[in-house]
Amino acid sequence: MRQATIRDVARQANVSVASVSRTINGHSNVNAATLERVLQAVRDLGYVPNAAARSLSMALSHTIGVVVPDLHGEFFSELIRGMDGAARAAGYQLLLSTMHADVAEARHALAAMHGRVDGLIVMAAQIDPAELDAMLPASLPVVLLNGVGGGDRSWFAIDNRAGAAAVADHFAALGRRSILHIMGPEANVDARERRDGFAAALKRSAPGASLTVMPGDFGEESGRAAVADAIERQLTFDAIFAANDMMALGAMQELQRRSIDVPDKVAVAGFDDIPMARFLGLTTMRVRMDEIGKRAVEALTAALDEPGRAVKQERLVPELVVRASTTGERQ
Amino acid sequence: MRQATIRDVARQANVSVASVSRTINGHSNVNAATLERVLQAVRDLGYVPNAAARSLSMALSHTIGVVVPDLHGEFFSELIRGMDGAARAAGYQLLLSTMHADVAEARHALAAMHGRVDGLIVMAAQIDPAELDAMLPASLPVVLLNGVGGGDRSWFAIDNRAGAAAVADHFAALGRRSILHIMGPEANVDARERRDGFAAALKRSAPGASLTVMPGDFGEESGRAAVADAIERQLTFDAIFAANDMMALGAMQELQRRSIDVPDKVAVAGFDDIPMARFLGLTTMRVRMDEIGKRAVEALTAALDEPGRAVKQERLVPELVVRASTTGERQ
DNA sequence: CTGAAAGCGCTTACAG
DNA sequence: CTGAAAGCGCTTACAG
Repeated sequence: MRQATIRDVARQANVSVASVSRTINGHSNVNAATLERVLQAVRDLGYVPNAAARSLSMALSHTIGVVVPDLHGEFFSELIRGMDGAARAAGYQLLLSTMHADVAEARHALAAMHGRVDGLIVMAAQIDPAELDAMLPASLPVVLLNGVGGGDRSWFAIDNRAGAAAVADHFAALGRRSILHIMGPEANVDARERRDGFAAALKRSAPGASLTVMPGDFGEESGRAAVADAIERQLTFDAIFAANDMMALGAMQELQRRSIDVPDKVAVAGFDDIPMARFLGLTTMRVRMDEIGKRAVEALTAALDEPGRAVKQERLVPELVVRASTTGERQ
Repeated sequence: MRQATIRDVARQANVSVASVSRTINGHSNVNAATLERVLQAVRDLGYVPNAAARSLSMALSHTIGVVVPDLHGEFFSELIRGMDGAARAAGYQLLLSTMHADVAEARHALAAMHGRVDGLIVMAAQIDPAELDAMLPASLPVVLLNGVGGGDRSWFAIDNRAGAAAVADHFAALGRRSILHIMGPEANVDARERRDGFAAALKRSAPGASLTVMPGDFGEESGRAAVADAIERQLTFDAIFAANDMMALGAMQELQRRSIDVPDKVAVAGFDDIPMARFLGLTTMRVRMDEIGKRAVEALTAALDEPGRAVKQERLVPELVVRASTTGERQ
């Protein structure tokens, strides 16, 4: 069944398409009788305006392009949920595209958005910042997410350093002095910031404490392996800070397997606050991805409504959530 | 900076816009020299075709509208990931819209898609099937997800009955005879199907076994409460099947708190296979939301490429994953 | 308040 | 192989 067009409505209501358009868009300059006839015709025909035509004509799509890496689990849905809420509130839709490592594909994904989005939210994972900057359309406002320090673009990110510092302070307050840090992939900017922020803060809040960095890959198994490795190498440690929760949980499992008491012998903390962390009593830093998504959309729609508005750059500080893995207290 | 249009490219290359269009779209009927000049102009101007204009002209958007309820956690990302992969493979983009309980809002979300999508994938949660059917645009191919048995539309869903039956058979094989089922919300079709499928299968595979159904709401707390309640009421039971993992985990916690051994005294099984299930050794039914998303997109793109193709309706059978909560064996 | 007409940026018969 | 022209479905000055 062919969808009715504005022309069909005009014919049915015996008015011009201009009047139909005015009615549909709630313009004031339309006589009551005309308005009623048009509305009736719209109902009769089940007319729905064609969004592509409207976009083309108005050069406005009321759509935000979202380009994100192939995120796993909670993060992704939280981020999208946050964006969706803010977008809905501002009257925007989300055009979603996941960006893989492939640069050509990423370029294509961005190109495919031209004309159908008013602005872009991009979370670049494996793309080089300079390269990314070059492929971002100059004609569209862009908000960047995480890890990109782009000079004159708006961005929102997790404050990894502040988060890691909170863990360091927490360990120091607990009197822990021999710390193991299980790091994420060296290539990952979050991983680097967490390590550096942790090391710097530890130096301040627990002068003289020892810190050993073990490699990891954000996977549970690598957390387990790091603990096994440290014990193998006869390192002594009374606390572990893993760069994310999955590795922290892996580490906890390995400690339990070896009957090493958590937190009496070794306190453990992670980063992210995935649902399992609460369940298993893991102390961690709560990262609000939904909040990041929300802020990004709000900044973008604000820029869209009022071009030439100031660039907004912000690091959201995660919140320390203390659980049994560091204090022994079950909630 | 104003984006270059096809007109700018034509002028720059000294050809007609028709030739530019042909070149861009890889048509064969364009002379080598012309092609080269056009390509050069495209590069010089950084030209990217306007998707809205193309959509309007071709009445084709290469975009799939996705309307889903405000899903939580893993499910959402898995579903989207599955869709995204299949969409990307078929050369489609995803326009995402979450659908809340509000019918007017849902209608608006659907209307906003007209003209910018070639087809729709809809997962209706709280919308009445008949009502939904009425608001779905007749002009667009639609694939429904979960819980909607729409006669002549394509749909994909979880085979809840088969999944629940697998749990019943598993319990029967373990020799359990006094079963507690913690049900999801009565209003939820998944919850009803799981209960009914479980009851029916249990009658077959463990004739004479007792079954008590306890109310729940899919939340962890209600799983805990159901166990407390059952004990309070002095029910005896040697197995619990919760309609989802969260309730199963709540139930397990309550059992542990009361020092009731799992699985020796009471075996526990859930449904979904959320990440925590593996971590905590919960036997469950693995539901592949990514697979459902993938199938839905594939069915839709197939219908788009070849209109008039047969309606596809399929229930994906979840897979029984046996873990320590029923067998006691740690992997 | 209303309509005829131009225009948004493309694609595609149609003629040559 | 190429270009002029019509058309996709809207919106919006412009005149009246």
